[in-house]
Amino acid sequence: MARTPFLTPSAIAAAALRLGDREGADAMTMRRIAAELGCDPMALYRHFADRTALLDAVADLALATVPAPDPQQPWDERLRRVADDIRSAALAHPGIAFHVAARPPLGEQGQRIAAGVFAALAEAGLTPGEAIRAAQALVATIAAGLAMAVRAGTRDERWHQVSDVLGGLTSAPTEGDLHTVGSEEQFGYTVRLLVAGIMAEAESRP
Amino acid sequence: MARTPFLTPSAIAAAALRLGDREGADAMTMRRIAAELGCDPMALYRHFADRTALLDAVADLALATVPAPDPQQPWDERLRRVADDIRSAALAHPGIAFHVAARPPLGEQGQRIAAGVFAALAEAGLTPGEAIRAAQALVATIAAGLAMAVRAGTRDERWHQVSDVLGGLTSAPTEGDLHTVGSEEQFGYTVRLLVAGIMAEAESRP
DNA sequence: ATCGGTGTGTCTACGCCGTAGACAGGGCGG
DNA sequence: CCGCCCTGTCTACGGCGTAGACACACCGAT
Repeated sequence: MARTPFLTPSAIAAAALRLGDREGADAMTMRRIAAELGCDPMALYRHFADRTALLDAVADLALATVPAPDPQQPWDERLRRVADDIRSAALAHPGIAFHVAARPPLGEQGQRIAAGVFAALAEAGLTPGEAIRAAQALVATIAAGLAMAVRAGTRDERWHQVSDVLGGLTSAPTEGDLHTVGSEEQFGYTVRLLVAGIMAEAESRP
Repeated sequence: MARTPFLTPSAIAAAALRLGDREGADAMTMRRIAAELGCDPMALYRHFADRTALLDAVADLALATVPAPDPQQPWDERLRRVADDIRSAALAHPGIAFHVAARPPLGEQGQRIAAGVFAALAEAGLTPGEAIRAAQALVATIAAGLAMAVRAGTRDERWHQVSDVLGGLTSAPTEGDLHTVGSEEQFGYTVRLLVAGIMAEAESRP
């Protein structure tokens, strides 16, 4: 039809994000995304190699609101902060959060964030090799927390049973100790454990 | 046809596991699993509510080889050990490893393992509430490590780029510092960080 | 002014998928 | 011996990702 393109990668990603926000992750099919844009499904393939590549772009778009870390903050605070920010950004778009958790952060935003994490770890005194490992550990933790939050947030009641099963192992669990699977608090606890481990590693040497 | 069932949940799970081992995760469709058993796809629905329930059973089956922790070992060694064992068991069946990583460990084997982890954390001196959180943190970490290993292990070369991107942030990374995404070593490092964090938490109080 | 190439969106079609619902036939309790 | 119910089968539906051929509009070179 037209030579002047009315479809662009970013317009497609934005439409897909909108659709996912409105109707959930399952709605983000090539056909429905195309319908959202009022075009043919196959038109999307002119701009993305396949569905996965399209979702990668959507995931990166969702990370655009993650702020740059404040260099004034101490490195450990920055790490905890960026973990929270990534989590918040992803959960603000539940439709794509699972994909954010499942794919490597290779987009523009992902690299920007990775650089900030790496800088904080370097400041902590880790060697480059250690920093790479620690950064991956953080990414893995954030991804896992996201995946759990997304799944527990949807109607997957099996995840709620985890609390019950774990609670069954202890004698007198308080109500507040349970039903924390995928919660903000559980996530924060895990990140704190990890940062404490990083701190221990950093302090174990001059 | 027959009243005496020649299909049982465990036989189905075993066949599906075999198929997944041989032909990969994508091969574990209802139709292909049924073909592996020589029966109709719909027959599987007499024994499992849906495909997810079937895969849950396969995942639990894959965890059957995880040994019970040795009570002689100190608690921190036990934690590291069980994390390694879960990882090994899951990666021995790459076809289902992703599903192991993505679903809560609610099966027979999962509960058995969770009990061992919980006991170790209690021995560390954590309160039940802390132990629940720490156990979930460990599960999340194992799951994330598995997911990365599975994805990096298949032909998803984007994951290899992660090393390059992270490596690009440091000045002089040695060869050994890179290409560790999803690796055994990266996983061990993450678990050690986490256990160090747990240890710090346990020691911060009497 | 024209004309061919190229970039862009469309159409049709293929082979999968999960699974709903009706059907069939053998085993066991009465 | 009857009848129920359990197990496995069959057919069919709506959806999916995407390959490949096609149509058209724009652009640069002529």
